[in-house]
Amino acid sequence: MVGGGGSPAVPRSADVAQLAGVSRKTVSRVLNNEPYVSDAVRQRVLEAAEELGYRLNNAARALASGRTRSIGVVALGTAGYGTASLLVAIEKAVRDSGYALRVVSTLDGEPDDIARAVDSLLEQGVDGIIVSEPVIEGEVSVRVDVPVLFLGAPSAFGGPRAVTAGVGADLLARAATDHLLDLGHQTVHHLAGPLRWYAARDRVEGWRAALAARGRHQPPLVEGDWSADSGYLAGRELAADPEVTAVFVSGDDMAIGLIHALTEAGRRVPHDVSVVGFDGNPVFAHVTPPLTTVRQPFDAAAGDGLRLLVHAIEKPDTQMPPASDPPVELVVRGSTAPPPSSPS
Amino acid sequence: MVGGGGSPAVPRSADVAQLAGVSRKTVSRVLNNEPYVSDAVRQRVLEAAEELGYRLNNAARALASGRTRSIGVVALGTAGYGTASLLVAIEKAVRDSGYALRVVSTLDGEPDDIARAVDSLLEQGVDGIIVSEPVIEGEVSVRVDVPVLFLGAPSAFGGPRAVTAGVGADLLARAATDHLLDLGHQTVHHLAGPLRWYAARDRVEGWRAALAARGRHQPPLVEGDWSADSGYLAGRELAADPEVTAVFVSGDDMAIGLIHALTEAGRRVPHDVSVVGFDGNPVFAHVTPPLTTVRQPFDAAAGDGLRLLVHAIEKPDTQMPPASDPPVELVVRGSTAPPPSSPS
DNA sequence: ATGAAAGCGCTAACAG
DNA sequence: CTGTTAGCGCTTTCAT
Repeated sequence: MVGGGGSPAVPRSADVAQLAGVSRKTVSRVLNNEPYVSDAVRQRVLEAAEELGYRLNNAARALASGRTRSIGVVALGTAGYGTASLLVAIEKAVRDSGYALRVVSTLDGEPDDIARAVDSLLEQGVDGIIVSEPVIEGEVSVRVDVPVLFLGAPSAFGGPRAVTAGVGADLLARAATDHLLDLGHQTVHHLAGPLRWYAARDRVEGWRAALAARGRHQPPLVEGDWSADSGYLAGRELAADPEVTAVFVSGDDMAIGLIHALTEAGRRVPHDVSVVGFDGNPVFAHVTPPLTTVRQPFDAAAGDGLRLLVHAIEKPDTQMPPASDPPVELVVRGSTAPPPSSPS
Repeated sequence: MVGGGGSPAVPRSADVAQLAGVSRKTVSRVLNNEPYVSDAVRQRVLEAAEELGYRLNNAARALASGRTRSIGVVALGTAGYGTASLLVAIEKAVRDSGYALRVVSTLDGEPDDIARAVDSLLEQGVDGIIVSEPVIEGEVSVRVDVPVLFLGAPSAFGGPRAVTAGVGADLLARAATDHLLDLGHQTVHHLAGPLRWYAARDRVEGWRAALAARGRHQPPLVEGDWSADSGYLAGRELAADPEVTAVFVSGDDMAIGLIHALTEAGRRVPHDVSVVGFDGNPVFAHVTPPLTTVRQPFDAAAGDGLRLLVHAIEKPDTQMPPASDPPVELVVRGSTAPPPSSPS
């Protein structure tokens, strides 16, 4: 048989090496941006790769190096503005760090689901894992040998390779509550998310702290499920209580439902009752009344968290970089006002 | 030295084979659910794997088999309800098909961005690619050797391995427009999304078709950018035109902005002007007026598309399964009514 | 129904 | 600065 003539098979690094007149290892060095390669050779290799339309085979690379250069994220299988924004922010942060992203979502964020998801991620091969907004119950029991970042929750793994970052939800919740208090309200009610969620609990903490700091009465809290419908249901109850003049709601959608119920019951917002949401979905600037809310710093949280995670992956034995305080951004629109009968 | 004593390293398939008293190949057969393994052996292997906490190494598997068992998706780097819902639906469909998901997002869905994203997916190694809601301009120029599914758009690759599935946006748009026409409106205006998007164009088509079918006048269309703010801007223009009595809007958020502007200009919705949105975000059942909209069948679209893609991956040379017509679901709420001066 | 040998495409460790 | 050798952990032939 003459030569190896045939259809142009997918090029390998050996083909590039041959075309450039160097060894395979040198090709590898160039492609990995390693030092100790003369610029001339580097150039030549790059051109050869380009000419052949060469594409590195990541599976082979991963097998040989033991690193996949990818990060897995366990996300929630729901499409709310908050979770979606977080996922988008994570994707960007991961890509900016030079890693690829693998996603598994869980229906509900329960420990069992999370364990399954983490397991599947580990099997696929990831250098690090992000668990986004898990719920609170129980410990996750899987053997993990890579660093895990818990976004918006304390670590549930206990392992030494777990890191945490958050959106500073407690601070944000506190700012929201303070805003209402500053307006003159005697106290502030709270419509929380499902308390099995860390995210919901954090916000409860912030709300409590704001009230406690001024020695105010802490009304019993009401619990929703993040949906506007659940906000509406909660609103019907709250509307019946004349004591209620201000409500801090743990999510924009729930806040919209709540306002609906309040309005329907004849309690005007913000004239009779003030409402603050949580998330910062820009569409609610256009409803009546425009929703006052607090913007979640998704990008900052994802970016910070990822810095920590990448650090844990790449320099396991050195000091963690300090976490920066996430920015607190209160968006005051039209759903908040002083209480109806301000004693002046 | 006695034995190989040391720390319990990560178990490999050879360890499982040894513990089960079989060959590595048999372990492989069991793990891949291949036939020709006696139930007894199968059982023994499974137990051994369990006992050792064995986890398959996907990089090695991919390298040896040439298949990664993963699908890559090129998503939009925006967090709207629509795109986020689609991504969630895709994730579920992919997982249900037994594949893993790798995500790359593009800021804007431009062909260049898409090309870059596809390239990075190919480098990571994927068996198939989903391009979610791309924009319309230009062809994507990358050499792809795996099937590509265009979700909500005709193929931009031209290759024989490209498949398409959609949400049937034209049908949905037509249903929305028909609803308005049925109510008695002489014609229906349309606030479209950015026309560079296939999704926006499809809906324009549906709107046009509905109008044409009844021989109605086609007003000039207005273009937004999916945001509520852009809907608001468009609404200020439309409000000035007394001819406008019904508007079909290409997205719920824009519809909310539009209603805001209309209301502000003294044109009541739905009394003076009827508005239909697009997406089906449930939160807008709780605003005033509750938004009439058409629900996008994200799950059906993702499921159908994935069936096609998986078919193209696994049985390249056989007939494609037929695409089912996506369900049309009009959600009539309070933002639509008969025109103000119905000649009775 | 099971096993032995070979090799996927790359990087690691060591030479030079 | 560059090349050589070995081997990552699995699946693929092909035997048996």
